[in-house]
Amino acid sequence: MDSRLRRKQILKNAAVLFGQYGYHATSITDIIEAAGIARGTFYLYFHNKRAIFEELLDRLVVQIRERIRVVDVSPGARSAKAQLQDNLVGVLELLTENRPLLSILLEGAVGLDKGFDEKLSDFYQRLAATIEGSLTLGQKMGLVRDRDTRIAALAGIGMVKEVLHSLLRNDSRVVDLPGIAAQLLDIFSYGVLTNDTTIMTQK
Amino acid sequence: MDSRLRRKQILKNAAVLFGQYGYHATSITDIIEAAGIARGTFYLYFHNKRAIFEELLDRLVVQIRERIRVVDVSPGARSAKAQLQDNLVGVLELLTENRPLLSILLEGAVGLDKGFDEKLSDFYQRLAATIEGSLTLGQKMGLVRDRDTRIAALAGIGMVKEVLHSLLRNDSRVVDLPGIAAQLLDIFSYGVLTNDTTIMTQK
Amino acid sequence: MDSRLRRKQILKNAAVLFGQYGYHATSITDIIEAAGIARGTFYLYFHNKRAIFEELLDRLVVQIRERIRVVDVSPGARSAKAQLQDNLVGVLELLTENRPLLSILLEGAVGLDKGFDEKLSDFYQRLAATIEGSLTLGQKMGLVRDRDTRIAALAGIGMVKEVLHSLLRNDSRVVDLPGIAAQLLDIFSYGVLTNDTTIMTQK
Amino acid sequence: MDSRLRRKQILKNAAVLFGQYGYHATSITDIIEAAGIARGTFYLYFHNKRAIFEELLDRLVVQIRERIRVVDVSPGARSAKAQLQDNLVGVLELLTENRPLLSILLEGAVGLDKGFDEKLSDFYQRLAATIEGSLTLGQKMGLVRDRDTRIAALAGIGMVKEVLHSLLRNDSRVVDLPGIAAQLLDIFSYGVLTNDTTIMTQK
DNA sequence: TATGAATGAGTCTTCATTCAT
DNA sequence: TATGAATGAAGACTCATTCAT
Repeated sequence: MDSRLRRKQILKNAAVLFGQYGYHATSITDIIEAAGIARGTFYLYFHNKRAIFEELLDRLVVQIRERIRVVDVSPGARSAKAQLQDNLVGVLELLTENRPLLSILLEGAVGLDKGFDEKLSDFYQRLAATIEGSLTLGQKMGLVRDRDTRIAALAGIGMVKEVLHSLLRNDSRVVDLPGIAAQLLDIFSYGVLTNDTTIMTQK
Repeated sequence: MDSRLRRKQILKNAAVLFGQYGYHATSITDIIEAAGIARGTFYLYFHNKRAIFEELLDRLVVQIRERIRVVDVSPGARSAKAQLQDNLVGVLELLTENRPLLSILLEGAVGLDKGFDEKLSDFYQRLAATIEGSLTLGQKMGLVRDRDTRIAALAGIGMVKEVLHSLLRNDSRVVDLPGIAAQLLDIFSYGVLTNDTTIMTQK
Repeated sequence: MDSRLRRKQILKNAAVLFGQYGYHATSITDIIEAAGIARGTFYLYFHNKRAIFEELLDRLVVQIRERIRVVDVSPGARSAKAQLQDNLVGVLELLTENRPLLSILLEGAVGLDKGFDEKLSDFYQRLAATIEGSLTLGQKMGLVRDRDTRIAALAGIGMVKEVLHSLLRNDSRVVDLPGIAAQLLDIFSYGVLTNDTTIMTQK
Repeated sequence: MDSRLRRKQILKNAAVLFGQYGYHATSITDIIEAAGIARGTFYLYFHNKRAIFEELLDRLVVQIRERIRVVDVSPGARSAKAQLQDNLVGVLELLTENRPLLSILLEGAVGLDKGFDEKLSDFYQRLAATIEGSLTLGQKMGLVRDRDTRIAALAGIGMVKEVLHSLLRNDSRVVDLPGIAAQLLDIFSYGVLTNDTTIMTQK
């Protein structure tokens, strides 16, 4: 079988298992049975269990990044809020459609080699830094209230994560993602933007 | 040795290990070596590995509850914001002083018996429900903006969790907890309260 | 407490447990809890687990011997058959009233130190030798058919053991012990005695 | 190595150990060392310790059944006694050639999961029921004396078991199995058959 | 005598990884 | 590439026995 396809096949099956049962409760046996391959074959494609989990995580991060478009502030562009909303909905969609990956992202894999948690941690830190940058910029433009932008950025990330966590828990398949995104954005903007700005974005 | 003391001694050592390496990467051998006791002694005090972890978690939840005082709204009481601030600072203090427990609380123990994740999940759900209740009440009094209080509650929890996560990551021992708490409260109140209220609480 | 009494108390409780669950499935913990004593106390009265089991077995063998009266063949004595019947009923009574001991006797304790099985084995071998002696004597008197008395002796023992086994299995508390004894004696005498003798004992 | 062979190899080694030391005193370590395999390999072929013991027992029961031919009473067939003798010799041969299994059969494995003793118990009960049936039939034909056939059946089984026990104990490798079988059959038939029949079968 | 906390050797079992075919 | 039998380190847990009080 095509080497590239086989990789995907294994990854896909492993993602479901990791997402459903977590890293530790998922055995190599589970993975090869789900993928319908022999034990040795698995090691032909992945160095070890850690490697496949890591790749899954990497791919997820890439997918998330792909869903995020840098906000276009050139005149004539759509409102920043609308663009942010699109980004947020995109990410929420990606993750809720992909529960296996979501739970990996949220719960990580406590207790794997140090380096592992760090990878996840890194992702969040970069994300925070990006948001922080935007907020700082906003402050200079008088749009963002004069507070610690680092904490504001973390707060923003935390809000989204916790809502996703809740979605994961409740297993409710039909949810108004745009509505949720709007709400989160609303809270966040009221929370961090200057009064005038807030009023403006409100409509 | 005094039975009560020995329990504490074991719990304390286990907490550090669980916090540092996670549930799975911490073996009974690790725990007994850290506590300086024999294998059998461990099982004299705890039914099994799961039991000690569970107890640790239970104790933490209890401690958190103890740090939270119901907001006194009777005339003459301190401002609600000040009381909330105290509560939040209390919790942040407890958790940052207790990093092992904190990471247990944040990361949980993915892949333990179902019932386990549920326990943690339960804690957060109750917390969310409580906050949600307060917000709904606030809406009736015209203090809270007319949005989905569930999501607002989750957002509030998520903000705090993510900041804690960040504190855990950065390992910076000296942090301005009251400042952070004030900031979080600030974002949250601007985010969910009505304009007038926000302005009022500001000052 | 009186040292002698305490021994008995421990032995009695242990007998029930060993009989019910077997040697291996009965723990020291079980025994001391049943006897209501502390762990250390047990070792004050018995060297180790093996020792108490051994003592139980010894006592049983003694009790069995006590129930067996040598057959009185002097003129004017009751018929040999009646005396044998009494002996057999006595043993059956002792053992069925004392299920714990019975199961120890029948099942022994496979896998205990070599010396243990040998003890039990010894008991049966002596018993067989005794019976064999009587049968050989009987042969000389023309009462017993001319066959291998060793095998006949074993057969006699086996008959009784298997019936006891069955009683143990069926747990039927009310059984006609004299009837069973008569039947077994009947089969055995027809089986090994000469025709004339058989007819005589038959009545 | 061929999967089928490896199973056999492990089974064979385990049989010897179980037979020699009993279930409890035989550890997995003993088995794998005897078989010259790695720990994990054992669990590739057997679910657990209980499973291999159970399989050994099952196989033995099957082998015993295979050695027993239903007695052919059609005219022209060999005498019933000769056929019974063949059956008995067959079973004695099988078991004495296979001491490990024999001791499992005789001693069972007291204290294993309930279901285990029951399995053995079941085997003997079925055997007893079969013999009992034949005896009852014999009674109707006037061949068997009018006594409790259940007890007679148990007596027959017990005779054989005790003799086997004795063979196991004495470890005498050269024994006159046909002679022993004849003797046992002799005692049994004199014991349970009517006088006339006995005389007939005698010769 | 009596206690019961402490011990640690020993047991079963799992599972990621290797390697000969 | 693919297979799957084999490996063995490592894990959780038990329990008879000891010993300081």
